[in-house]
Amino acid sequence: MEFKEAKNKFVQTWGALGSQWGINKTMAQIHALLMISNEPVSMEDIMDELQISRGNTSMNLKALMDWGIVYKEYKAGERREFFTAEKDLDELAVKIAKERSKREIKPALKILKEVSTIEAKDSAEEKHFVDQTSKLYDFVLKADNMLDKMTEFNDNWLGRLVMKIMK
Amino acid sequence: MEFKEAKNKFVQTWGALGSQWGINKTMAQIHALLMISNEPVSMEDIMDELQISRGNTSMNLKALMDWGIVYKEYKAGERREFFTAEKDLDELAVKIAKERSKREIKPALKILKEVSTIEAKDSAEEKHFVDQTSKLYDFVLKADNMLDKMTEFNDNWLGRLVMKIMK
DNA sequence: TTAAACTTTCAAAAATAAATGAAAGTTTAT
DNA sequence: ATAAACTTTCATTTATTTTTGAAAGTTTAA
Repeated sequence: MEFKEAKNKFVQTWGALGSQWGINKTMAQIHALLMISNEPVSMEDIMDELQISRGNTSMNLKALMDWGIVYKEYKAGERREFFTAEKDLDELAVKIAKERSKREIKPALKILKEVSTIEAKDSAEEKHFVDQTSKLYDFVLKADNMLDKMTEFNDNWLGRLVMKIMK
Repeated sequence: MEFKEAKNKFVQTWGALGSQWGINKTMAQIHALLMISNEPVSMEDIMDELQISRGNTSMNLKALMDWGIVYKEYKAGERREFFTAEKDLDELAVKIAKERSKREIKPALKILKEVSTIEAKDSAEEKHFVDQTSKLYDFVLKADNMLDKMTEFNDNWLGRLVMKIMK
């Protein structure tokens, strides 16, 4: 396989993976492109490489910057803006985890708490509902706290975690 | 909040959460409904409760059964089939993790291996590509193995894991 | 200040994913 | 074997999400 083919395959795969995990295809593809680029890339280049519109590129770059996994860079003597991706994978995973926790898990926990604390009266059905949603609340809270813990580890938390799990 | 309202809120929230994580809304809603039901539910009841068509219900129940998180049940003297959800949350998490690993992570790893083993020639650009995709391969492999480890823990792996992380 | 060079926004269009429902397929009791 | 009772399939429709691109907005150098 030659370089250009491999590069394309990687960008496509990363894009497809993104959509399966609730991140839009273009956003994932731009991120992929920046990840494997050894120097900052201009918006023009991204549009050209991925064959997407200016608006789409702009919106998704903004989203990636909101997630904190893509940075703007300025080159001396250049009017245009350039972009780079967070390339450290531990850092990347932590940022994605934090963002999804904030956007999705925290609001879900709020709802779970609400519904699990209704007064259960005496029907078996209602008792089961309260029991099950309470358990779910505890589970999700525990999982979310685990994500928080990851962010406290300074370096290579994944490797260290695997070590611990293996005993 | 009364029971009916809480129940509805839970089902809607679970459905929305599902779509954010690449699982279709109805599939997640059916699962939610079965999770909080203290007894097996018929297809008719699911259709009625969620206001969805027979075909949709059937397809998504099948998908849930393929994932191994919903079971068919037969009631004595009843022609109809009933359904129940896996209610043990550890078991549920393990099954979902296994399934997503099989469907998404394993194929992605295959591609990552392919593209990271191209011959890098001498350009800095190609060297960076190979370096970055190799690192990504290692990272994803490690994360996937972590999921595997979870499944080996017999009971309450999440609780134990949190204990370990906390030191 | 101005205008060139660039970026962002957002209503409309296109692409994608999900849902419908009628027809085909199964199963089971008699 | 039959028909009633039920489930599944899949071509079509509907809903949702993403993309486009022209217009509006912004920044910078002179």
